[in-house]
Amino acid sequence: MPAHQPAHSRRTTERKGDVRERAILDTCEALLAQKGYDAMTVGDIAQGAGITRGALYFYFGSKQDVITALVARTVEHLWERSRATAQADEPRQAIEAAMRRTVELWNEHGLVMRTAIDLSLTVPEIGALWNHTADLFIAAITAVLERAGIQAGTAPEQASAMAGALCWMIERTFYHASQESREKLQEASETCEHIWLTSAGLIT
Amino acid sequence: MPAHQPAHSRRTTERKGDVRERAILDTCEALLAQKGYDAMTVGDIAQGAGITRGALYFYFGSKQDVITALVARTVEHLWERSRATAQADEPRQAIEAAMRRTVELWNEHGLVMRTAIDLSLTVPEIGALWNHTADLFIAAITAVLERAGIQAGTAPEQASAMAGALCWMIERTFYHASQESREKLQEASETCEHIWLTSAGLIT
DNA sequence: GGCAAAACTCGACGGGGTGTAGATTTTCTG
DNA sequence: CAGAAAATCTACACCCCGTCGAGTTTTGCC
Repeated sequence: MPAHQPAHSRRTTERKGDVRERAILDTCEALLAQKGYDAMTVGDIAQGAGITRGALYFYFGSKQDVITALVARTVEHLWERSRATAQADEPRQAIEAAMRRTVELWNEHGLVMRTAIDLSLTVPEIGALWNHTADLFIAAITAVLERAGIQAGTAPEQASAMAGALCWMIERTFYHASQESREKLQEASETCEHIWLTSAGLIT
Repeated sequence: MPAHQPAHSRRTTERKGDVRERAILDTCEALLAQKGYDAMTVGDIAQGAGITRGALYFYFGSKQDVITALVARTVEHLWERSRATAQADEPRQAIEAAMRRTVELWNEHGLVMRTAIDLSLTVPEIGALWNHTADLFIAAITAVLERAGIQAGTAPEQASAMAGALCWMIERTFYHASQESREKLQEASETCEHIWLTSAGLIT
């Protein structure tokens, strides 16, 4: 990872390898959509990126490394987006904004997010990445619940545990919906929002 | 090697192969706990069952066939249990009973259920099996919600869609909790029950 | 420009796992 | 007991992964 240099360096610091690396990741994402992770072979990726298998192993140590890098790239995008979003004070607004943003994320990155979830078990690196992402969401949900008057704490009926359950609900519901269509995703969002609001005590 | 054969002329229907088949499935389940699906090889299963790889292919066409059969065996057990459970009329009781039963199921079959979920994408057969199971649960939850006064229908805030989201919440929350400990599972159950009750309008 | 080092590419190899084929032994059944 | 069916084994061909050493280009520096 390059240290931050003067933004507009004349120098073409865009190494050839950087282009290749991106090509590999892009190809990997495309193949993921076409045939899925298991069916996808290292030879396929290399071919799609216009290099040989041997060359690919110069950039990545294994097939898992490739998919992990792809997930990392996507997940960093999520974090960036989350950080950039202003947090509303009013719970109702915060919830609505969060759900809208989540729909966007799944619309844009659904494929890689689903893959990350699927591989969380078998590839520890990806598991860690995704867990961290989930923790960010759970923390955000917890904050909203507490601001809405739910008692803080980690007991089964307090904010923290409830936020966990709500987070998994959203993850899984979106996971399924994003396989279907954008319309389903929108409907799923509304359902989840409704349950979240109800759980926060904001709907009588 | 449990080689004692019933010399008494019970029915001849207990072919030697039936015993082997069970041994294979049992071994598969044991290895699943030890090393996980990916790391587990067909040779391992055969060895554990006391036969060679070649012999195993007499019973199952592939590694996927083995795991599918294991999931089918477990899932049928779930259906049986569900059918055998009397359904309470009173929503609060129905919810409590359902959650208690679910905890039992995950305590007993958590490993295979988690595997089924993980492989739902890559093994269509398993996906179908698990989807059907989920549909049973969703139907049950829908019924309870409607009896509790939630409007029937498939729109985002009506009983059917809410039941879906709640089912996925329970699935995912239990999935994670069952990896940890029985205590976590119990806590997860209480959290889910609370959200379910709230969503049903049974908690002010 | 020139030259060494780093970056990059390739083809070939070994190892491990899968699924199949054919021969062989065990177990029923009449 | 004989023949069919069930069950088992060994051997093989294939695919894919990851590594290696040997070449080729690009980059950094004088």
